[in-house]
Amino acid sequence: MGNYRIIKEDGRAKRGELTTVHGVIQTPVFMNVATVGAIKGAVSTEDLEQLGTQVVLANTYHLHLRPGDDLVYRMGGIREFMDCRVPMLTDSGGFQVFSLAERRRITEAGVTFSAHTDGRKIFMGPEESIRIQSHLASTIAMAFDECPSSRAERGYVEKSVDRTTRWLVRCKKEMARMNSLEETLNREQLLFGINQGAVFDDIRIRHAREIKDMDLDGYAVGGLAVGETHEEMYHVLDVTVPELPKDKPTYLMGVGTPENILEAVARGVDFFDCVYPTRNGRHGHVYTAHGHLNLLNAGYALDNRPLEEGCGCPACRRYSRSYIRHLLKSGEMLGLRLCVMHNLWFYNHLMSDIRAAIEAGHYHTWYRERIDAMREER
RNA sequence: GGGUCGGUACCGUAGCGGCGAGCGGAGCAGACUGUAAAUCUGUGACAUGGAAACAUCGAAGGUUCGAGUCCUUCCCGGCCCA
Repeated sequence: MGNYRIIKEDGRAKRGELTTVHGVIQTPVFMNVATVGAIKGAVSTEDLEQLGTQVVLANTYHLHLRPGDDLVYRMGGIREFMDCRVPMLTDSGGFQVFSLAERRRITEAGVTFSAHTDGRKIFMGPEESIRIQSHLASTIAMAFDECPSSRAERGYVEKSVDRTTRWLVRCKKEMARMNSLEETLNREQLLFGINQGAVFDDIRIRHAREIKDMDLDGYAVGGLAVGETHEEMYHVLDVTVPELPKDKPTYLMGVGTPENILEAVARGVDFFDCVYPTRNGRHGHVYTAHGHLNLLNAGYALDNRPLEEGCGCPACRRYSRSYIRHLLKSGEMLGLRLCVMHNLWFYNHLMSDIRAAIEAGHYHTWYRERIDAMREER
């Protein structure tokens, strides 16, 4: 299973599809982030069906803490639990090694966290992460890695990347074991490996070469958009993506802005995810083809237009900027919900536009125009 | 008319002799990239200012080295009694 095929290439940009037990994913794709098994902003899986969502992402660490992967397993897996009818990807908890840096200790065996919820000690290594993800029964599991800070020193990054490689070997072995068990809910769970190396070209390339022949179902580039400049990030993609297997999907983790995505697709990336549309939506930051709006700004108080002219999302079909601004100002949950739904619609439809442009064979001129349009003053 | 409590930024308040006035909220702006985030950060007593006290605390006097803080009178408001 995990059959990825390229439908069309346009320069380095790829239009592909990944066939999974839970459905076919058209790439490039933006995965909608539901860390704890919920799209923050009161958006349901039923809502997602109207927003063009193809893949939903959830998090191993968060679901292990609450409600616990045993519970999710007994409820039939995370997709069944959420009644999510599209494929799901679970992140491994590797990002929490970065984001919860003050609350964890790393050893060769794995990482000990003091849980952000109640402070209890949690140990998670490659085997634990994969076992949890197997219990969650996501479509795609991510390898357990360390995401080092982009400001980490070279010496540290080298050691960290080597450990991530050793962890990847253990992840793969544990995944094979779990997939062979009778009681495993999804015995066709896919495993994506993760490339690291911060902004050091040679480390990125060396690591990519070490993992490319491990026959994983996909390859992610991790450790980007964690403080480095956009130029550095694009450069890392320029040197790293060509080193990864072309016949497997490439996933740029945690990225990013619409512009980041357009640039990364041009460099051969297939999968994306980011908290921006959801988190920023909750904060009144709304995306449009002509740049973003900060809806909290006073200028929208009497603006009778929809968030974006011509948008078909549930928010734009009926409501004005003025009304949604009022909802946000009043602390009404509906305001957050409408902004989040608009942003997810925007991202999901950006991706289908990207796919169409690649199919049409004019991606590289088209995407620059899209970026220019977003930079216009609104 | 008598008594009593109170008048501090747009609103609500702290303050009880060293305050060129604290805190909430609102307002205005910014930040967020594999979500410890419906969060967080700026911004407010006229502004600029050489630097030291040129009028911020209902108003005016007074006491004091020094007053939003104590005293007197007045103005305004709430409540109680006539």
